[in-house]
Amino acid sequence: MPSEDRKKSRVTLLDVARRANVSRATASLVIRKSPLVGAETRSRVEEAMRELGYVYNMGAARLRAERSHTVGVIVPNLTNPFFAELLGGIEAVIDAAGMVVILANSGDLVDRQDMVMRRMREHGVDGVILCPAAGTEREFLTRLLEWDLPLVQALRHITDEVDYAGVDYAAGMHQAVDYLASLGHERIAFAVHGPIHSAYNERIEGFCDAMRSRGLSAERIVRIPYQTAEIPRSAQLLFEQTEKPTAVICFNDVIALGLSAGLHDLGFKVGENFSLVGFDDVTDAETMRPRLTSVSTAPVAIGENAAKLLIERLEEPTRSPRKIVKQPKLHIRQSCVPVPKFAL
Amino acid sequence: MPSEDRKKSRVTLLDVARRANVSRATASLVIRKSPLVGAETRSRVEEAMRELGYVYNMGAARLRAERSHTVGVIVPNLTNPFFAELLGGIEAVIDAAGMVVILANSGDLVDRQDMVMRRMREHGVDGVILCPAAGTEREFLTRLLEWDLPLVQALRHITDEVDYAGVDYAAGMHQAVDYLASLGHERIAFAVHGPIHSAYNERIEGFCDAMRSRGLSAERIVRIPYQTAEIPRSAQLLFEQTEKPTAVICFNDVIALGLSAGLHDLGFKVGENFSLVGFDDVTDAETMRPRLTSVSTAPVAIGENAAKLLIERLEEPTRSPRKIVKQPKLHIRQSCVPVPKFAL
DNA sequence: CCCTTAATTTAGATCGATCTAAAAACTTTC
DNA sequence: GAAAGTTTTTAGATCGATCTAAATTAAGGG
Repeated sequence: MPSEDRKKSRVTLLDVARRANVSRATASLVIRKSPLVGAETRSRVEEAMRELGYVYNMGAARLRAERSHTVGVIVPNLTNPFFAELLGGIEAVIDAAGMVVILANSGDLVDRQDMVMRRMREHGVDGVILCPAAGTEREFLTRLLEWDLPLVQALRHITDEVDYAGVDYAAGMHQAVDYLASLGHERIAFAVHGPIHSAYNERIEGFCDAMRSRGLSAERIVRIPYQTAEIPRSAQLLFEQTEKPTAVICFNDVIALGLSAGLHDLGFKVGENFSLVGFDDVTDAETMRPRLTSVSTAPVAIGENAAKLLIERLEEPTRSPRKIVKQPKLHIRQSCVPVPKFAL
Repeated sequence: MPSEDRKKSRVTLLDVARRANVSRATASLVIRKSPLVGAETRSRVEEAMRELGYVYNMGAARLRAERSHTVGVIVPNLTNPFFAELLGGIEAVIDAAGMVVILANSGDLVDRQDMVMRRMREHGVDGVILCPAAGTEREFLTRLLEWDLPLVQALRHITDEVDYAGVDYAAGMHQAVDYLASLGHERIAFAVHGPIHSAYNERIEGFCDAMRSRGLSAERIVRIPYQTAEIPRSAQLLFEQTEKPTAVICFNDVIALGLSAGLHDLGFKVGENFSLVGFDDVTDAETMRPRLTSVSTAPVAIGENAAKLLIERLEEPTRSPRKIVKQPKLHIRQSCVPVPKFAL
């Protein structure tokens, strides 16, 4: 039990080297698992490290070498479980690669995003996974590129010049529309909310496209409040038009959950006389009653993809930008029914 | 438009100093907003920084000074929205203090927690907010203390020797029991799941305590599967005893959501002929039907408290450990009804 | 046994900031 | 105008690792 005088100094590589009777340089090689060092020496150094309770000083290493083993992740929001799951996927892969995540929240505000990004640079991150705030300009990303900061955009697509991991939202909307159409629905509403960004537009376009290609009207796009608590009582907005819808597709499951409640309050029975499709397929979809039919976007997998892209980019900084766009999958449960023959 | 030969070198403090015709030391003082430097000189340096597009190198600074402006946060899980909100609260306060969060996921496994903690130390974090994995030993925490690593335990309480931010779970259980008792319920079940840790035990004890002090049986504690998807069909477990309960308190809202669905499947009508109380009061509580009565634990606020505790501790490393224990609040909605006079 | 080649080990400079202690510039005071 | 006291500025050492280039040791060949 060596009770060193731990007054002030931490154990340094030099201490280890002395203890093992080698030079600082050799000790350094051992840490980095270089094959250059002899087996016997290696184990001697390793033991010294153990005896002294040495901890690697990443900060010092980073100063000299270039890598900090640190990755920045910027999300617009943490209370939405969707982003939390995305973050989970990222963290798992980054961690497995021996790196560490520095987290920041942009609040979906470009100014905050600016300052958060600067802080990331100050901390010397090796790269950044960015879920761009609504209104992010293409120049913002290309500038980072010029600064040689490896970058991946996640979920929201700003420019082809930067790696991207996301979902084919348009295809997801097509699946939802196709399914409802197959049940005979023609008057289908689309309930949306939140800040406007690429993922938003892509979904809108996907919806319009799918509807029009079947000769259906894509005009029933209804904007719902962003406050979760207000969603239920906004269900009535769906019925303010002359020709009332028989089904609604939701921008995400948060809306689906809220509208489901609101429709119930209005006397509708979802899954019996009204149909509802969610988007994201979070865990609640299974525990709702009726079980929610939802387009699955698998946020954890997207996070993993984003992290993998970044790691590849770190290894090969100059390769041309890549995209990984996941295909979503419609998860059919109980919230949709065929449109009644002479209904409404 | 100075198109420097940006071949390899980044802009350093020395570059700035030269440009402004001062020494490296002076430039350093300007960055750190020292009052020692003259007004005219200061603005000259600041302009040079702007012109050259200088970014502070935190890593280099940390090596010499002691602070890294970095805080480690270790959570057991990221897919549970509860922890995501906690994290959100932490991030906001840490960010406002000019520091940055390094995130890690222990998966509620002590081995992973060990290695994650080591990584935090390697990265030289100024302090750590730890939500201890189930089974964490008191020695694990005290050892960190000996290493002079400022530490805060969040949500789960292991030892009084370390700062703590959490909720008074026992009081929450009392509120739930009191409320149900006031509606005439006597046979009240408690549905639990998940790994066993202080927050778990505290809730169990709170329940037993509250029940016994009213002369009621506290034996209806039912363990439910941890997989979210399996919760609904485990509702029947509640009724396997001879004297069937008329109400159930849930360990958290995830269970409440699942059981609500399962009870529905069994033909019960929650809020009409059966009562159900949740715990945590996440956003879904409001959008469920019937609206879920739930004990509110406000995870965001707990996160903020934890971060504040850590910041105070950084400023005053030797002060004695403090606790901030939030009082939960029962949020009454629609999922409970008085027990029918001659029911069941 | 010496020479070449390969395998290990090392001294010393270096990364970009901060710190200490002292010098330089500027005021005041007598 | 010199001494004393302030206010600003600075040279040079330093933090703890990595890198380069060279030194040392071991192995193989004739």
